[in-house]
Amino acid sequence: MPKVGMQPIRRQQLIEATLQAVDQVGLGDASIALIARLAGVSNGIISHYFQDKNGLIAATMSYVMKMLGEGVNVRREALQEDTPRAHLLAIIEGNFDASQVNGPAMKTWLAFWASSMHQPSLHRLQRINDHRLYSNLCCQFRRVLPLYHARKAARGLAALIDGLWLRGALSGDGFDTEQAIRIACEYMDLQLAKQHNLPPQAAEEPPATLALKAGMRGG
Amino acid sequence: MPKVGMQPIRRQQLIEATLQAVDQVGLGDASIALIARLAGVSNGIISHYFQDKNGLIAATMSYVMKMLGEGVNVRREALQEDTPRAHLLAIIEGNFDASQVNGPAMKTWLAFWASSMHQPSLHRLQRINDHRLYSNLCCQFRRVLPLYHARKAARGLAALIDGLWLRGALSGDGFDTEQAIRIACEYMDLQLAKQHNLPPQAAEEPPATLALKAGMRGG
Amino acid sequence: MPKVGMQPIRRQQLIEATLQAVDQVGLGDASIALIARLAGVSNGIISHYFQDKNGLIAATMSYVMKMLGEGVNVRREALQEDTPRAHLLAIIEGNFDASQVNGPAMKTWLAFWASSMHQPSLHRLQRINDHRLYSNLCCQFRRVLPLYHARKAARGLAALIDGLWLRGALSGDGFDTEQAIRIACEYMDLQLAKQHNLPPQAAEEPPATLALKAGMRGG
Amino acid sequence: MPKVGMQPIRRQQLIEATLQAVDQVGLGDASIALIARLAGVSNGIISHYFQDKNGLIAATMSYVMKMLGEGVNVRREALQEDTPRAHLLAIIEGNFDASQVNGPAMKTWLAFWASSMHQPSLHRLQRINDHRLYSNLCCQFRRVLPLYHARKAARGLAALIDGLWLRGALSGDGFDTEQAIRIACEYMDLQLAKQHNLPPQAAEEPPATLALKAGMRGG
DNA sequence: GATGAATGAGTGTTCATTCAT
DNA sequence: CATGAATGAACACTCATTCAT
Repeated sequence: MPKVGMQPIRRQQLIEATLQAVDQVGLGDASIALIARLAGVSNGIISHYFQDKNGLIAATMSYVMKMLGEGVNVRREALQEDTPRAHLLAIIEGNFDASQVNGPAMKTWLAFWASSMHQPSLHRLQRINDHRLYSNLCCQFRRVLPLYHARKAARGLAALIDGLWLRGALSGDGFDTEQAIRIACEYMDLQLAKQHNLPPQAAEEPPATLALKAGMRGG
Repeated sequence: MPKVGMQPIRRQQLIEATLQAVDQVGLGDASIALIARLAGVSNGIISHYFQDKNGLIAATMSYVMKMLGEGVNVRREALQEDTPRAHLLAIIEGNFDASQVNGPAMKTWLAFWASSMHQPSLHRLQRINDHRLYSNLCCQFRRVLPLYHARKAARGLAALIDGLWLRGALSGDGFDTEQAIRIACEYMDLQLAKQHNLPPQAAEEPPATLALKAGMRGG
Repeated sequence: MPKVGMQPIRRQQLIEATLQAVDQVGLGDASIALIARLAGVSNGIISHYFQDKNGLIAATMSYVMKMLGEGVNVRREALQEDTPRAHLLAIIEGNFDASQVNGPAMKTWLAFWASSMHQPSLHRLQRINDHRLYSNLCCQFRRVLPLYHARKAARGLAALIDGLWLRGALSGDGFDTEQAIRIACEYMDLQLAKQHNLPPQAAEEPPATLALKAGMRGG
Repeated sequence: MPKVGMQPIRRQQLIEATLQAVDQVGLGDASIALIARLAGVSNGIISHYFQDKNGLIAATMSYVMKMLGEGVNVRREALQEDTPRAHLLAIIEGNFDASQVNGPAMKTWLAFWASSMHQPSLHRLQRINDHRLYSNLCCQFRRVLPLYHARKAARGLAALIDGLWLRGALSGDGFDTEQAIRIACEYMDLQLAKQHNLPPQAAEEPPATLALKAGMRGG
């Protein structure tokens, strides 16, 4: 039993116990005592490696987000072709990776979202993650669509991915990953198809009235 | 101070205080004492009108869901024309009604979803609500699309609506209702447009392989 | 068992239990649980009547200070003659009243002083009390002595009273009240005797150099 | 980094860190972890040099008391004349030495007194210190006063010194050392002046009745 | 000699719930 | 109907101490 250099081991151990606890009883009832018991360590060790319970939860959230990012990146780096469609598909599939559609992850995400409405530190994490998805999508759409349409397509696809994930998570049945991916892909293809339909002169700018309204919120 | 017929008044008073408390501190920290204080009544009275805290929360959730249903129904009943598009638009707009995009409602929905993963009674409420949106959308799509495509369109639009709402709620900035509606409408129109593109003979059935897979999860 | 109007009864009950607990184990080890047990009530009741442990302790300190004030005032109101010496004697005797030289009071005072160095609310209480003794003494000396000498006499007698009390409390043996009073009285009489010895012209002002230095600290 | 002969260095390092911790947060909140951090060493080392926390605290108290003793002795050894008044003055000034009127020392003394009421080992230390002051004073007064009066003078001056120190420490403002010394000196001189006023035959014995009472408590 | 990982009992506090009034 | 007094278990967190390295 090593007595030095335990920090990374214990941290991971405790993060996984937290996911397990959230899966079993929810974030609200995931007490320090339960998490410690699941990790097979004493209560006090948590404040030794994380400042307090919030620290542990934030670390757990960061870990789940890191898993999501990796699920996407692994797929993108393995791509044979560098087309926007291939990248978008990788992003979609990464969002429905096995690491994201299991019980602990789904319950943790939902609890995270609810908590982020009241905890500034979690809210910041959440915004970074939200923006990452949008930004990745927008970047790929931008390669074939004018800015305004790329933004709208990215916003729509990000929302569709999150919505499909949300409804899948809440359904309580097994998550039908394939169906979700199929619906998201269809949306992606419908948006990509616009590159052939848009009139060249209107391509860079939205219709005036819409542009104004959208512009008010930075659209 | 009337001593009879107080029940509906007090119940509504307490439900609104609960929404206020959740808005202020989150569901986890919305204690009986805080809710009672916000409602201007004593602690003990809550168990008099609701069995316990869970009863109050379930009633609050039902109330928010009822508001959502009314937001949709009012719009549908006011329709001038009975086209599927008009109904779908009413459903979309109802989901972004003012009653659903304010702080208390958004925070309550998020907390509701997180809790529903662990509380069977809330999970039941949640499934009914989810199914209602899907069912309403599917019913309208079905008037112009074959069953398989109607289902997919309904699933997609339901997810898109929820996803747009979710991302709007989590953003922390003001909710850009118009943009959300615009994106959802575009999706609706793209789906409705299929009625002219589908080959007549394939209309009622999806390709065999997909049908099988989808059917396995009750598609 | 009355269920309303318990506040003053419970508060007094808890204050006395606090004194008892401090007497038994010291302020540092006087836990909420011990105090509640000594009072014969539940742990939770303390936060119902006092905001928290600090609230209870502050209330206890106020109570001990009030007792001291009353011990002095009762004696002063019972005086047959209105001479400065009679008042000063009453103040001295009041400070060695039975309510101040018992175990619980002595231990509470000592703990109070130590805590007041780090808790602003207790420090404020402490300063009020300290100033009251000085002020009462100074007021009486002032009737027969010029200002400067009255102030010095008051400062000296206040310190002597506190010092006699302190050394008595710390001795661990029984408190020799009579001896303490005798020593304080002698000091009082030596100071009062100055009224016949002071040269008339120097009476109102101290020697210049001393006045300057003393004045720098508000002397 | 030497590995031998560290004991006195480490002990002094830890004692000074303890004084610093007590100054910052009070004895009650001066945890081992804080003291170790202030000393720049690890938690575990404290039990290596002191048996436990009590050992460290007792050593710290002894150190402060030693400083007081040295503050007095240095002054007495530097005296030009061997008169009682010179010695008494040195004792008074030593008690208001810079080593005794700074924040760490004042807070430590107050905490020490409070703790000594409940910890026999500290109580013993405290009694030794108290007796030393009395004994030193009494010894000098005895050179010019009969026993009974010397004792009373010593008791009074000891109490006045402690009381002046106490009120200065508690005031929270800067400690007006000069004023305290002036008041104590005046008392000393008033007592010394008795050597010329006492009737020779009554010099060695107090009045009978008082002697009896005082004797009962070891007067 | 020195570290810091690990423990687990103990702390103040919160809270849903009950119930006499 | 309505109050608020009272409970006691549960909570996050602290901390002195131990001990393998």
